[in-house]
Amino acid sequence: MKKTPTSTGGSQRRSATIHDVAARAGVSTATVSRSLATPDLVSDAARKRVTAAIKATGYTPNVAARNLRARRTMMVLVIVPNIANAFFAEILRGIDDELVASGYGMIIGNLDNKAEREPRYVDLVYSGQVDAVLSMSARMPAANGRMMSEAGLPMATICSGIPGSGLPFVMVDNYKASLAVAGHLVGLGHRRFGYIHGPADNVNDVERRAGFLAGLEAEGIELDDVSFWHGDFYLESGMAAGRDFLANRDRPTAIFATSDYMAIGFMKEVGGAGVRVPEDISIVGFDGIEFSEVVTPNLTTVCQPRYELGRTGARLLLERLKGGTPPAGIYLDAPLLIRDSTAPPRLETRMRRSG
Amino acid sequence: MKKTPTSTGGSQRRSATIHDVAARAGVSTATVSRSLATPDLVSDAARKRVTAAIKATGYTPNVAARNLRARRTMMVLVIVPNIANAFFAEILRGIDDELVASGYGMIIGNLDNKAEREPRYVDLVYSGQVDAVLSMSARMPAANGRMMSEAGLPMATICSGIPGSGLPFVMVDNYKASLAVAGHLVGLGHRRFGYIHGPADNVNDVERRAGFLAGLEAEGIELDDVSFWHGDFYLESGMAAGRDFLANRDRPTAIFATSDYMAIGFMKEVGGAGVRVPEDISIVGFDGIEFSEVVTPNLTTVCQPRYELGRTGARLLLERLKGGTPPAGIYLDAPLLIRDSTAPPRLETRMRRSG
DNA sequence: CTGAAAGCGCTAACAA
DNA sequence: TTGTTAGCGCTTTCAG
Repeated sequence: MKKTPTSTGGSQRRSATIHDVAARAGVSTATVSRSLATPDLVSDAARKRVTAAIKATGYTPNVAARNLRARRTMMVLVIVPNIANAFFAEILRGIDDELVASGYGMIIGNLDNKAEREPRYVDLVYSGQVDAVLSMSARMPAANGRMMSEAGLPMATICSGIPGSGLPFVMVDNYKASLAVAGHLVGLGHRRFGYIHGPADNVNDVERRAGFLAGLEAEGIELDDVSFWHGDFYLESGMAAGRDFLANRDRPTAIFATSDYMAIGFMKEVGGAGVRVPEDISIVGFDGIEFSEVVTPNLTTVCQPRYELGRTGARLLLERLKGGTPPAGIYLDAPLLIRDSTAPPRLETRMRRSG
Repeated sequence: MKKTPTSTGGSQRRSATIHDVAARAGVSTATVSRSLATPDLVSDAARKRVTAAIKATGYTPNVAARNLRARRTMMVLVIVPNIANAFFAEILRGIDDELVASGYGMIIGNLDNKAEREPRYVDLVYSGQVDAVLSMSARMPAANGRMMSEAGLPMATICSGIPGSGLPFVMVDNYKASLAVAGHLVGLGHRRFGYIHGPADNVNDVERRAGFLAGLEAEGIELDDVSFWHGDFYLESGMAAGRDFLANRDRPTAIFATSDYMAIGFMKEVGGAGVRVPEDISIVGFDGIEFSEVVTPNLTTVCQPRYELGRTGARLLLERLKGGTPPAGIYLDAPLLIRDSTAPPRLETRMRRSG
């Protein structure tokens, strides 16, 4: 008499379990399970009765039970530095598309630019709530002295590697792209430059700076003539750079901001003060966000293929999840989109310099 | 001799379970469980030994097991119409902040503007993978004839109610806000208007149109003088409206677009053709996205308090999850931010009309 | 091809 | 305050 599925009289409508289906179909729970997971191993007759019983009962397998038994969750933790940042939105769409296609779901780990948010997601990983991790942060999340990577789950990064982690990554070649920016600006005739930094410890920013300076140097530019501003990739820091720029007498004629947000903020600030872009100052951004094409003038920028970065990153992870051995890293092309915010410097500026 | 925790010789490092901790601390698994869930019910001595054992073993409770037993997952499904839309990003941040503060996680259900994506999330709900649902879609997700709401989970909506669902909601009063838009434009002296629609069946758009027209009518405007364009809330549809506007001889002097994306797209398109904003045409948007303040000229728009919408929606849900009875609906203020894209119509335009 | 049985790791009565 | 026990709902050997 044990395990008779009694219909509890409670008001809480208990949803159908595998036992209900088995009873109704006149088979064992094992057969029900098999009809769902490996239908080939079940006779047509049995399978048909199970299918009917499932329909009649409205049965949906309980995933917690399945997870417990099968030791997988079909969920991926996606770590994003700041979910409100438009740059990441399109990447998330790419990730989601790829994951959904393979039956995986996406749990968002929003760091909100705060390291304090990391422990929660480290725990999430250690407690077995996800099968893998995809991170867009350049830091390896850690808590209580244990790193997320030590949990032994498949893990990959998008948009930046995590230094020393050896994790597979999908990103653009920041150095090379920034080299192209330098080439473009020098080719236009610029000789005095400004560079707006991202966050102090950002590895991508380090690469971009190195590439940009190397590019200038290769063209014979004096690096003493480069001004630097510190930013954090966001609008306001670009505006702050703009204000400082305006306060200066001896201004560069071309600016490279390592994010579109900063470039747009800078442009807005100096534009408001009557400085014309690109006539008075050329500006190049980085990222190629949707709005870089909407602002006036359209922003010349290095376009990161965001949707593809997301998709490819997810694909890398799924390959590992399926037992494959994906490449250690993939670089995607990041073309320099030359639009309307860059032009040759004005003659008088060039004259002043030569004179 | 049953259940002796043997260290499996496999290469797969098995992570510590509650048994390992119990054995090491010399207590039962129940005591370990209690020290974690209800530490007050455990003696200091025992708790201390358990804590030490947890530390020594690096134990993290398996969540699948806990979920199965406790019948909850501490996860909320957040349904978003399109994750790449900047409008939703800030709302997600608000939701996440509130959920995290209560220990809940967020699974993203991205519909990608496609109804085909709904079934997956209906299943997710029925399979017990989440404790509650927060939706930003105006449709009730359904699959195989069963609606998501019928699963019996707490559910709430943000930014728009679901007609006929009776679900608690957090949103702005679209009608009232649009009334204010009409008042603003008529007050400026405009007499001929254009209205750019959102998606055909969008309930919010219906409200906005009704409010806008009612506002015009109240001011004695002939509704025959209102032009309509169909859009879908996105940039390109605003641009399309702009192209059509340019092709017209008899143009309105003021446009109300029911999303900032469309307003900005329209502005960009007509601006590129030499039409000046606001001198030749006034434009009002809706949403108050970050970039409405960055475009030139700054967009006059109805500002939806996105972060607060997210937070409040999540709070509503958490209250229900805690057994409370939250209000059936909450309206948040949506102020009309008057910026630089609206101004009185030019004299000649007004003359032409009177003449 | 099918069923019985043994848990996955945890929590919650119930006794002690 | 603590331990024992009985599962949560499912999958997966192992026999048959």
